[in-house]
Amino acid sequence: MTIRPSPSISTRKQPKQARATELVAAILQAAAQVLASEGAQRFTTTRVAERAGVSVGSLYQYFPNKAALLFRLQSDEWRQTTELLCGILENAELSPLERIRTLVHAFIRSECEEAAVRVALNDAAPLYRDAPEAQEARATANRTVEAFVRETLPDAPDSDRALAGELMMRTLSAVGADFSEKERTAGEIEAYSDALADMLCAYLKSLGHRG
Amino acid sequence: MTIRPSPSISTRKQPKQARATELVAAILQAAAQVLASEGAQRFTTTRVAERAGVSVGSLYQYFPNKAALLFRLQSDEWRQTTELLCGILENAELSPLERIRTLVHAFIRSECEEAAVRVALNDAAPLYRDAPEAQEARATANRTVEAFVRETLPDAPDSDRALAGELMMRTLSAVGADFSEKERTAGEIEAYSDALADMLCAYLKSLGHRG
DNA sequence: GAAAAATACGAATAATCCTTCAGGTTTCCA
DNA sequence: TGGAAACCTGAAGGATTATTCGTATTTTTC
Repeated sequence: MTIRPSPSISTRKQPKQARATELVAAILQAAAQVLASEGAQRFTTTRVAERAGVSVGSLYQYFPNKAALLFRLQSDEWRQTTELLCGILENAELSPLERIRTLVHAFIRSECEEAAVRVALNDAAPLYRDAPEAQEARATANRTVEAFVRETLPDAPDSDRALAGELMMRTLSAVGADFSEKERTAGEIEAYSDALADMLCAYLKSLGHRG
Repeated sequence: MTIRPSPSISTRKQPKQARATELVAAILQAAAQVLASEGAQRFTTTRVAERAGVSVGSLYQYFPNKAALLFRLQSDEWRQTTELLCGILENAELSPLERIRTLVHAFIRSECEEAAVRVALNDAAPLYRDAPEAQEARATANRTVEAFVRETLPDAPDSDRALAGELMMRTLSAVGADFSEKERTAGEIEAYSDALADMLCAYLKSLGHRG
């Protein structure tokens, strides 16, 4: 097992003036662009700074290291995705199965839209995934799905629901990430989303029949 | 999109004498050890050679570059896994659903057994995944599962079966890889395998009810 | 308007790594 | 036994990169 130094990912300094805020924004935007156009391998602090039209030193004033910058990008993506998924899961106007289907479609589509950034971010995961902040983000997502499963299967034992929630969340994210690694047509996305939704719905139904 | 030089992964020279064959074996073993103990980040040709008790130059006599060495490791793992899965899928003594369940358990267990190597190999994937040899390996695995789906659902249209086969294969491998990223107890492995098997079985049944 | 605080700069540092190649050693074969 | 082929060596070249820090500039504060 690797003993990595726990990556210090917390931000180094908060911008207090307007120009600093803009600088951070410029860096984040440039970082996403570099990631998308050059890939994780060639994602370099120098390159990001260059693209942002800023000095490397400035970058290091607001991000303690490269991993922190990457984690920030990933974190922003997670936040965005979580909001998307929560909005759908909590929509009481749809039946649970309809919600699942809507969610899968939305997720896969969103995953494919920015495929380049996400794939590269995934490639860079070893650099930030051991950070405590990263682990916590996952737990939050799991809890949301678990709450949904609780609503859908009120009679199942807690342990079953937790497992089912984790499995569904993991399936969605792992399969989505894997699927979006290649460029996809709209037709492929639809067909695949439907199949994945079929699978998750079938699973959820089967859980209901037993509990 | 990244424009990577297509990695030349074909082997550079075949060992013709016994000592060379042993040297290659020693390198492969050392490579797996380095990968497991140091992680993908610190996986270095020099380190591998050192661990194998061999000069770096010798390594480069049988592997054109680092990517080729990594791909060889991955390729061996794939071959091994493919044999395991084929053996189960083609076992006519079990019902299709029993085969699925057996397969999921075997796969997840095997994935967790050498978790360290597999995780690191996965981290290093960007270095070799674009090679044509890698794409072909996947296609082969998909075809196997598709053949199984054809047997199970003889009446479904070809396109549906291909999609279902791909989805199931992808689910298995993506979810398995994700799950095995953390150290797991035997109990966790059993419970999770069962849940995943439940999901795949439910999906397969639901396909049968429609076609 | 001057001192202090915040911000920005970017050359230089220190490290790491992949790969080659010129020259030696061992094995094979006639 | 002697030459050829296969094999092995490891120092050195060439390249890339993360990060720092002394200095310069801008903004805020009083």
